[in-house]
Amino acid sequence: RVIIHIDIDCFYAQVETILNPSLCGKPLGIKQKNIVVTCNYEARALGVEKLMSIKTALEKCPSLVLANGEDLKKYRDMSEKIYQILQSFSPFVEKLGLDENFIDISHKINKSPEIKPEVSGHIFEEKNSDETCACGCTDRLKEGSIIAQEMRNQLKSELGITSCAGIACNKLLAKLVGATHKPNQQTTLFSASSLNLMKSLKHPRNIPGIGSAMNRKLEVLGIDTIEKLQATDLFKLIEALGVKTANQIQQLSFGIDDSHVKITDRPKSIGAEDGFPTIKSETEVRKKLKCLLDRVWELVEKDGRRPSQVKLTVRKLHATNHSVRETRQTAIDLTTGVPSNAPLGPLSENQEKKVITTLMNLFEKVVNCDESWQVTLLGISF
DNA sequence: CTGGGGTCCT
DNA sequence: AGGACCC
Repeated sequence: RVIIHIDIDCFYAQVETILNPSLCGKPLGIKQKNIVVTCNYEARALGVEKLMSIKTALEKCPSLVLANGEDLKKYRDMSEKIYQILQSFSPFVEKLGLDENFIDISHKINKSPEIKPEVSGHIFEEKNSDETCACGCTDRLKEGSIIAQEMRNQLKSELGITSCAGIACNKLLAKLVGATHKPNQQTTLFSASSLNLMKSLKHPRNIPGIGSAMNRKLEVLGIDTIEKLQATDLFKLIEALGVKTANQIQQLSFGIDDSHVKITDRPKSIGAEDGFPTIKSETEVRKKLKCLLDRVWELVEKDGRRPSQVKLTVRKLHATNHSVRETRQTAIDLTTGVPSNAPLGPLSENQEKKVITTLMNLFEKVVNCDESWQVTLLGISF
């Protein structure tokens, strides 16, 4: 296969700069509540990092300009435009978050090219890449790099967006190799260098698919390098992680990933949430939920499907000083009084009342009404 | 007060 | 319903 991974450079910051060009060249951070969730390269050069607190960021970089990124609408809109452009190259596009996409272009690769393609962009380990693989993948990946370049050129010319691309024979390797030259560059991995790319990650946590929980389990086993993960006896790994996960992550450690590019169709859930210092009364909860419902219903309406389930998320300030999230979900019927095929419109007053009532019932399952409680986040999802 | 979203598996 | 993972 030939898989391209496209990753937009500091996505939120680019969107903000496109919407407000006067930000261009200034150190820019995108703020959500108390956090700088991402920032542009000017800010990074001055010491600002992703997920840093606003306080620390401003200490490091007093000239930092902040844009509020709590409402994701602008980013969703740009993400959709990016997706549409990529789809014009191949139907096999999988979105990961708002700013990453995998594209499978295997079917677009010329089976017997008369002209040997050249590579566009970087090659991972250029020095020892002169071998051509007997299976023909080297030339296919070269062609892939040309297509990736065309994708990135189009994102730049039509949207003004710069991006990075990785080109490789599977999703794992495409994503990893694309991150080796940033920003606004692309890198191709020829398969002979796969193991070297994996080893260059150093730590198992750097493999997508190995998160913090699995990383802790691996550390208990004394596995703290990619090479140890590769060399660990599979039965030992199965004991700790179960057969499926053990096999999967050991394969990943060798750069093997058979997962396919899963076409992203309409979302399975649509939600909105909001965090805040603290809420202690049901009146305040009801008010917050109404506000959230307005926000989420905008998205539901645009989607067009009538929700059949609603989920409430609550983050409580626990006695132990650290917060806990709980969810409650139930069926909801929003068809009464309207033909079930009628297009979804704005929430009627009856519907709003019904949803809020349902959510408050769910809320009472989460909080113990007798005891005092503090809620620091509410979320609604359909 | 470590965002505001999502997906899939158990 | 929760927990893992991703951004």
